[in-house]
Formats: sequence, structure tokens, C-alpha cells
Amino acid sequence: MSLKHAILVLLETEPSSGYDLVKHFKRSLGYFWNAKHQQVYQQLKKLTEDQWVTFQAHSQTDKPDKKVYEITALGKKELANWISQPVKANSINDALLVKLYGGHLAGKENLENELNTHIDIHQGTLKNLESIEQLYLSLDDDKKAHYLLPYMTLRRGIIGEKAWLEWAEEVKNTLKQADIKKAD
Amino acid sequence: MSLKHAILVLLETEPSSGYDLVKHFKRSLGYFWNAKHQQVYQQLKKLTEDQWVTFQAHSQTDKPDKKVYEITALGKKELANWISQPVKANSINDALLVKLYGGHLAGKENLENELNTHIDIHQGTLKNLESIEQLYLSLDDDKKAHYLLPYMTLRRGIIGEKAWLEWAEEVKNTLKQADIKKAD
DNA sequence: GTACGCATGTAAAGTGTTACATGATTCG
DNA sequence: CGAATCATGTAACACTTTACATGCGTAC
Repeated sequence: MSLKHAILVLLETEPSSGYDLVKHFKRSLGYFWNAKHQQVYQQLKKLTEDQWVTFQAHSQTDKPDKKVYEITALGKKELANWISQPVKANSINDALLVKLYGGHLAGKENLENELNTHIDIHQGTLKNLESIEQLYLSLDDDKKAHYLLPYMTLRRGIIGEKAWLEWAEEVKNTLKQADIKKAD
Repeated sequence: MSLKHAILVLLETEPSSGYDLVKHFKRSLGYFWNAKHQQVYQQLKKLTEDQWVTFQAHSQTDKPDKKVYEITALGKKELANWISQPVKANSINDALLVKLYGGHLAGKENLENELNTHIDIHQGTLKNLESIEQLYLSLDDDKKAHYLLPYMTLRRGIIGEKAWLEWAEEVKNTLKQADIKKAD
């Protein structure tokens, strides 16, 4: 329902190429909205058809040519409209939890290994987010005010990751003491 | 990648109709894997084609007839295989955060209203999860051991919702003091 | 010389949502 | 009399992932 709108939000701040957008998704926005490069290019095509964005081709000599997209008046209208509507509560689809739920089929060791792998990933993400937070906190007050809302989304990431890791520790300790028989 | 496998996990425990599965998704599993009834029926059709499940029609007089699905040997093999593979880390797509990120377009009041709506929803979910936890904790030790892994997934929900609410309070307080101008 | 960054895309398959469709029974 | 529960599905559309595809420049 809204990679299109996520792209519009980014383009509203500054015109960008598809590649720039992908980078942006990988960094800031990507912590709460994932998109592969293919999908970004697909949606840019559709956004162009909708006339919510336009682009200008920039030819470059030392690098590949690129298309720089910017939001149109129609796009701004659509974005304002989307922003004024309530968004639906987020729905979660977490395969790791399905696996844990059916963990008696996996066996204790398999579960523990898998959990450890995910703990590493989440710890890495948390460190990364915390280093971005340090950058934010070192800004002067003007800039801090300017980036306040994106910072709030960063806080969501940090609080969320900490909670995830807290939960994972609980599961690890529980598994240690538990007797999980591998069924069938 | 895996509504099919979530269904197999449920069918591995007991044969069920599509309707039963939907109920199951709405209750326990649904807190970390969402599925509408249409999708469950679609996937049951595909699972049948794959020969991972079979069904028997049960005609009932006072209620509509139903099809009771059960997992096949082939399905069990597939499930065991899926469970032994590592799952990918979960990717988040959260429209509320996109909106907050672009919140200067929405205006402070709009953001606050939206946040309050979501706080209500998350508080409701948390209460619900905590009441299920109370049920679990009142079981005798045998049953507790039996439902240990599903309980761990419930804990994920509880810890996750608490963290969400903690974050939301932080955002509320921050917004209260902040000066968000509605741009354009 | 190989890996990484820059830069763009198409095609097909898989997954999920929305709209449409039916119809009986039970509880308040 | 209306709403909820039981019970199943089709069709169209929207969104996401995976695989395939190209090619130059720069740094190690």
C-alpha cells in the first residue's frame, strides 16, 4: 500500500535518482521500510505513469547516465492526501516465530543455532543504529530540531531491537533448561 | 515464503478445516503471522496440489459442510526440510513510521491523533496477550512444558508491545515540546 | 585481475489484499 | 429484526521477491 508513498516522502525532500533512493532505503528509511532496487525502479515507472513524479535524464561521462526524479504538484497533492488518512496498524509476519512455534520438529540444537544467528544480526543492527544516534546527538540544536522526526523513527529501531534482544535472552535461558524432544 | 509452512505447522499438530485454521491464525499464531481467510483457502488449494496435505469432506446437517485437511507424509518431509533451513531475518514495512518520517507534511495535530489511535490498538493487543499469559501460567507443569514454545512466541508479543508503547510515550512527550510546522 | 561502486532495467513467479458471492443457524 | 458464527470460495489487482541482464571506472 505504500512504497510509492515512501518514495514520494523522500522525493519531497530532494530530487533523487533511483539509485539514490535505494541507498536512502538501505540507510535511514530502510530500517522500517524495505525495498529492493528492482522494486524501486518498478514503482518509479508507475509513479511516472501516474504523473506523481517526473524525471530528467542526466548524462555523465565518467559514470553511467542517470535519471533524476522529482515530485510533481499532483504528487504533492496525493502525498498530502495519504498523510492525512489514518494508516493501518502494522501486521507482522515473522517466520522465525513460526519456526519456534513448531520447534519440537526442529530439535533443541537447531533452535539454539538459529537463535544465535539472529541474535548476531540484531546486535549488529542495534550497534549501527546507536552509532547513527550518536551522530544525531552531536548535531547543533537547529539541525537536531530539523531531523527530529526521522530521529524518532530511529528511536523506534533502537527500542525495538533492544526489546528483541531481551526476548532472545529469555528464550535462550528457557531453552537451556527445557527438554525439547525432536519429534518424528 | 511461508504461509504454506505456517499452515503445515498447525496441521502437524491436528487436522483442521480452513475455518479452524483461520481461527487459529486470529488467536495464537496470528500475533506473528497474519492471514486473511481468502489466502488460507488459496494456500490450502495449492498445498493439496503439491500433495503436502489431503482433505476429507465432512457433511454436517446443522452447519455448513466442511473439509478437514491433514498433513501427508510428503508434507511432513517438506516441513522437516523447511525447519532445518535457516529463516531469513524479518523485514519490517511500517507505514506509520514512513508517515512520522515525513511528518512535517502532516502537522502536529494529525500526528498526535494518529499516534493516539495506534496507542489504543497496541494497548488492547497487550492486554489480550497478557490475559493469555495468565491462562498459561495457571496451567499445571506438564501442560506448561507442552506449550513452552508457543508461550515463548507469546512472550515475544508481550515484550514487543511493551517496547512499542514505551517508544510511543517517548514520541508523545517529544512532540508536545516540539514545534512542527505544517509545510506547504 | 577482481571486487566494489555506480546505474539501470525486464520477466516471471510468488505472496497478499480487496471486492464479490452465498446461505443457514443462533443469540439477544 | 439484526448481528454474529459457521463455512467456503473466485477473480482481479497490488505488491514483493528472485532470476536474469549489462557495463564502465576505480581502488587494492
